[in-house]
Amino acid sequence: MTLSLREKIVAAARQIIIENAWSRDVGHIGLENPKEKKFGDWSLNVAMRLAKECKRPPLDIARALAEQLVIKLTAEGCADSIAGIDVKAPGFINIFLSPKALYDMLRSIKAEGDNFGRSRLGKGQKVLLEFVSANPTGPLSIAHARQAAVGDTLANILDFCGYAVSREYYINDEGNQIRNLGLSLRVRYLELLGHTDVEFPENGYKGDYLYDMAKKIIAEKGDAFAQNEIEEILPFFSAYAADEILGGIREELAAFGVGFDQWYSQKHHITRERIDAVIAALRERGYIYEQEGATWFRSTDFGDDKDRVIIKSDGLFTYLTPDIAYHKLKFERGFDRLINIWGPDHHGYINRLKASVCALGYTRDALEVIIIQLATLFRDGNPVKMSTRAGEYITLQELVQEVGKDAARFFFLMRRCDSQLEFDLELAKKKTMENPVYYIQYAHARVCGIFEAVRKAGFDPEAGQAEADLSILQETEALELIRKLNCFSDVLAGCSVTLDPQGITTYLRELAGEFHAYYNKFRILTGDTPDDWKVTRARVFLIAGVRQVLRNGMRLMGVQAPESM
RNA sequence: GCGGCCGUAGCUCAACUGGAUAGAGUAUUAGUCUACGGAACUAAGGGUUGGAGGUUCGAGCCCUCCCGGCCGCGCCA
Repeated sequence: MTLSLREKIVAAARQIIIENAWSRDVGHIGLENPKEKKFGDWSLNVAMRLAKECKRPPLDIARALAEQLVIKLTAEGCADSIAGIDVKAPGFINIFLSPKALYDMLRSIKAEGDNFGRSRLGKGQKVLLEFVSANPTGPLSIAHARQAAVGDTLANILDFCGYAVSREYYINDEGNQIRNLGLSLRVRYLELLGHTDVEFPENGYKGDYLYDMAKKIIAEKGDAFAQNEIEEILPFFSAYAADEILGGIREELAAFGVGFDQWYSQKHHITRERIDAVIAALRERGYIYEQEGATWFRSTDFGDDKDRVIIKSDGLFTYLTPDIAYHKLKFERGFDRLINIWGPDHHGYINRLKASVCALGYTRDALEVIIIQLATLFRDGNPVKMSTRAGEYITLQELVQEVGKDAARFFFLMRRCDSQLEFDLELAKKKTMENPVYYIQYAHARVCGIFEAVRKAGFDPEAGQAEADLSILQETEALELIRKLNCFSDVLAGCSVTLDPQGITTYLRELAGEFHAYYNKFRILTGDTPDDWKVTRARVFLIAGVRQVLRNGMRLMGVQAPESM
């Protein structure tokens, strides 16, 4: 595999630092994209970082490094890609690319097509990304919707960046909640059959969907279950409700464009034997003790606030216990890195689960938990009130029906995961420039529209472009647009490191903006002379690159890239 | 009380994980089309980054202490 220009520069800088013995361990050498044009295309800041270790002024190091960099890059045959290397106080090394380097980048977009932006950053590391994992006790909420949008997009990005990602939905189909669900369904069933003496369980589920389910059971089986003892018939109601609800969840997620590699059932995989085994493993390592009739895990040995009960005095497990077994199993299934996406109400749970991972001999960082803050829906400037307890909330399904999959997914990605976001329902539905998702889609459709016009003028924009003379693209705006296109893989790399896909939305909005501006200033379809056609061909090549990057970015987000709107 | 996240332009949010003069959108104001999609574009004003210290070549970002908002703190799940 040939190195990109960027990789060559970083490698050369590293080599120079080693040859001069400026540092024992330079660490990561970053090539930044300066905000100001006068500071070049790329900027190196290592000189300043080395100053202390070398006991030399950073500017000195920068000058020496820049000088040797020119020699080395020339030797590597990169001379025609670099227009200049500048040193600026207090020690920045600024690299200016030649137009030729930019044209090469544009050609590589065309060559790589749908794969443009891919990298090998992840080196094939096996990642298990677990997200949503909502208990099958009711429809998916807005919180789950955001988690689904972020999780799915993050998985796409990690895959694009060279990780081997597996998406998993963990089904909590056992335990108290499922029991309560069964109890609630049974009560609804009896109510509909005319029983007046039934009492609704204290922690029951009050949503109307249980009435619908009860109707279905009556239609199918009549009153066959009305006379059974609770404990005898409860497994039926619990399993029936959980299966029905899970089926609905799968459909909702599919309509939202979210799929999983595994739907991982607690009931089937986290067996009694596995749980006993994991407790035995912890006991063997000395992290288990008995107190007040319960069995405890000494999680404080690994930074938790307090120790945690894993077997209650009534002999039942706590929620944590099967979860420890589940996470051990994730490692045993061959994953190097576990990423969990949770809601903000679970952040207190992170430490104890990480403690269990440590106690089992895995590194603390092998499990990463991303907390996705809540989204609040706004309608006409007012928050939409929701109460889970009363069963009054807007579901994922309703949201998708109202604003559409594309807008919903995009809006959930627009903010950083760790800040709460305001979801403006009216804005999401607008088909104007104020709505960022339409703005971006419009840019894509516009390129397609122009290509249609070019085709009518007698030239196929999709073919015969190999001989396009890109050196015609000399306007600042055109060169800037190419620079912007080339940032795409940096943006993705950033997302994969921060585990937050937010950056891609900002980037695509900016790219679309630069394209619209370019379009307004320069005509793509110029005239009919041979010289006009040379210009047209070059500009078609440029905006084909824009279309490709928009398309790749939207595909990663799960948003449609329409040819016309 | 303890812990987590957040606090940036009137509003909604960015800022490449410590880089150079803190940027977009929106709102406001003033402009731009006989031609490829006006669902667009150009420009202006708008800031003591909640406050105070500290770390260093450099801080919106890291550390400490305050202020404000949201969330969590069970032998619940």
